This record gives sequence, C-alpha cells and structure tokens, in this order.
Amino acid sequence: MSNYREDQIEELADKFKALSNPNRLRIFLRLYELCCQKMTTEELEEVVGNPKCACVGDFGKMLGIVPSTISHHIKELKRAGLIKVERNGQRIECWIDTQTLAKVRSFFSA
Amino acid sequence: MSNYREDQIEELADKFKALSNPNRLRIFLRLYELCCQKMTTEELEEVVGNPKCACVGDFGKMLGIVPSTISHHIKELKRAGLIKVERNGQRIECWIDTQTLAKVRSFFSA
DNA sequence: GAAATATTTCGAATGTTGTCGAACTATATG
DNA sequence: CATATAGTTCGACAACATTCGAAATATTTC
Repeated sequence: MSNYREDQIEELADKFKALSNPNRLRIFLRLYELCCQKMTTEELEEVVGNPKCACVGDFGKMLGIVPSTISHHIKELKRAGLIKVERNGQRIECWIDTQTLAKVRSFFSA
Repeated sequence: MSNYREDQIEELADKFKALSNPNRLRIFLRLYELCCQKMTTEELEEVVGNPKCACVGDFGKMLGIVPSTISHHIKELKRAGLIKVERNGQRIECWIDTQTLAKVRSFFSA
C-alpha cells in the first residue's frame, strides 16, 4: 500500500475523487451489485453474453436526480476508468471496469 | 462491497474524499509506511512504545508546501477518521487509525 | 521572560464540483 | 417524417476545496 510512484498516486487520488461523491458511489455500488457480485460459473456465462448492466435512466430513478446530472456523474466515473460505457439502441449501458477495480483493490490489500 | 446502508455510503464517500487530494494521499501513505508496514513482533514492540509517526513539519519538507496547508490537510484526514493526532511537546504527531483503515479495506474485499 | 521552533487560525484568491433547466442530438416506432 | 424516449451539452450558480501568507498560540530553552 505504500511505495507508490508519483503518477500512481495522482491516478489513485483521482479514482478516490470519483468515488467521493455519494451519488457517484451509489451508482458504482449499484453496478457492482449488478455486474460483479456472486459470480458463480453459470452467472459469469450470463454476464459474458450481456455485460451491460444499467443505464442513465435507471440511476435517475434510483437517486431522484435529473438525467443531465446522472450523465455528468457517469462521465466522471468513466473518466476515472472505474466504469465502461456503451450505447445499445437508445440507452447508454454501464458496467464496472473490473481491471480498474482490481487495481484499487490491490492498493488496499498490500 | 455492495448492500451498504445509506449512512455507510456517506461515511465511505467522505473517506474517499479525504484521500482524493494527492497531497493528503501522500501524507496518508507516508504514515502507512511508518506505522503499519512490515510489522514483525519486535517492530510492533517499538511502535507500541511510540505509536506516533510523523509531524506537520516532516510532511512540509516532504511535500514542499507551507505548514498552514499541511495543518489543514491533517485536520481533514483526522476529521475523516483516517488518522489520529496527539501533541508531543512542540510537535503534533500523527499516525494511521488502523480501525478505519480496516473498515475501508473491508469495503474493497467484499 | 525573551527567543526560537512548531503548529494553528484566519482571510483572501483562485479554482473545482454538484446540481439544475433549457436546448440539442440520437434512436426507435407509428 | 412526426413523435416519443433516452442521453448529452451548455451555461449558470452556489457551495466547497486548495493553497498561501500574516498573525496568533503553544512549547521549549536560554
């Protein structure tokens, strides 16, 4: 957890910043719930076939804030590399970037 | 990592906020280095005798920023419960709050 | 108690964030 | 192509963050 290079510190601080807003943290946790939890082999199969998890509108309902604000938060989480995003028809689907999650996790388990 | 209660989310977001400033993250990492790393039984003895780890001036030199700014960051880390602070003569000594660290860690390992 | 050292508090300057609403763009469907 | 649905972009605004320097406080030492 220590002995970090300078650029790694900046990068890590940036990820913490992305998670430092309660609404963004809620979005992230919801995606985690949907994408990454309790992955048995069978469930993983499902996810591999359809990795997208939730869209802007879903979070709007969940958090009671307007789409433009959600859009802003999604952009921020994406910028920090914490989630991935892809259009599917009218919807923008979001899911956890598991590689980044693994990095942040490894920070806390060293 | 999911299934968090509302107040836990706010609390966690607040800890991430404290770590979202690169200078505060550097201070935190430095304290981790000093306090928590490589604790063999003998080293632990030492620490138990003198749990304080670094003072405001040390961080000032390390980061090249003025004491008032360090003081502010220390206050912030303390407010978030990430570090503990105690006066020892002229100096204010700081060390990691290992209980809080454990909480944040457990978030990432669920 | 004066001087030196360590830290805090305060006020100011400057920049960033979170949120909204309005206007815009993209996609799907009658 | 008109309409409906889903998101984005933009501009505004208030709140908050980062940093500094000056002045204040606490502690130690002479």
